Amino acid sequence: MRIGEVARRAQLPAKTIRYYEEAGLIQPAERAENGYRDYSEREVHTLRFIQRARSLGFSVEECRTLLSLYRDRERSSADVKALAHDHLRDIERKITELESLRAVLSDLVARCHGDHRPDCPILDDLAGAEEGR
Amino acid sequence: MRIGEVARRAQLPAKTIRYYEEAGLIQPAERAENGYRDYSEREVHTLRFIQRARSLGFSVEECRTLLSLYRDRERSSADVKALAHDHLRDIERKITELESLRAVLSDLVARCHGDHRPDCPILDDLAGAEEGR
DNA sequence: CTTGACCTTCCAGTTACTGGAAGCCTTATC
DNA sequence: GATAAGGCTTCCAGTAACTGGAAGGTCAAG
Repeated sequence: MRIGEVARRAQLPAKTIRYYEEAGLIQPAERAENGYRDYSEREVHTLRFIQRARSLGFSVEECRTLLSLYRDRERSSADVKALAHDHLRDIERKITELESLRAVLSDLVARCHGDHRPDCPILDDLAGAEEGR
Repeated sequence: MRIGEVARRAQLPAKTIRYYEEAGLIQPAERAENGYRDYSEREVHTLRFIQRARSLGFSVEECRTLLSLYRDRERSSADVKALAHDHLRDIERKITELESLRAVLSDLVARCHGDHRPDCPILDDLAGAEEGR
């Protein structure tokens, strides 16, 4: 199977698959006589695993760890859970941060009349105006 | 005033201030005889403006636009509002995305017993197991 | 005179790709 | 047989916004 089909089936751009190979996330592919990469089902499965993990926001390094845990029959589910839990906490922290940005911004946006005049509470805030807050 | 004090007062690392200069976000600083950058209150104010905008999640490019609007007495507050509103929508989109990740992850984490045994719903999910979902 | 705190420039690294150039392989079509 | 389209190859550069570190100049204190 050539890279195009793998890409389609794993929902990843071919470029990204080559990048993962370069990054050592997957083994260098077999090569056909013409030099083209030649894949089997196994690689499609691995790449789908990675695609799914990436779509859950795990970093490429975390994917590397997840893959090695996946392949390790002696793994403890506790290790997987710890990784996922840390990642979950990261996400929750980001949500909290973004919610606080949203609160400030939506307030500023609401207070800006948004017409042809130059007065603007948003710029006033950025400039450090203390009045009216 | 040297860069260290400006950094402290604008709550930005000195390296970042040099970077903003390099990036054209602020004018190249005056130089003292010894070659050190020499700043006045004006630059502190500008850098605070940038710091505040960055802390609200505006990109450096957006900061550039905000600064030029700030300096433009003929600006329309509508332009500022539009920029902030777009940014707000970006943030809301990100929150939505992260909340959906959080939902999936917290479910997976909850379902993983997290002990010494290898069975793991998290890895099963990544591997594309369809059962139990 | 040396130590330490600042300051300078320049280069490299970070994350995870993505775009593009230049060129080979294969297949279909004229 | 020539050629055009589409897929494949490698390699290089760029993205965002810094950050770390090396090598070295400046200045005040002890």
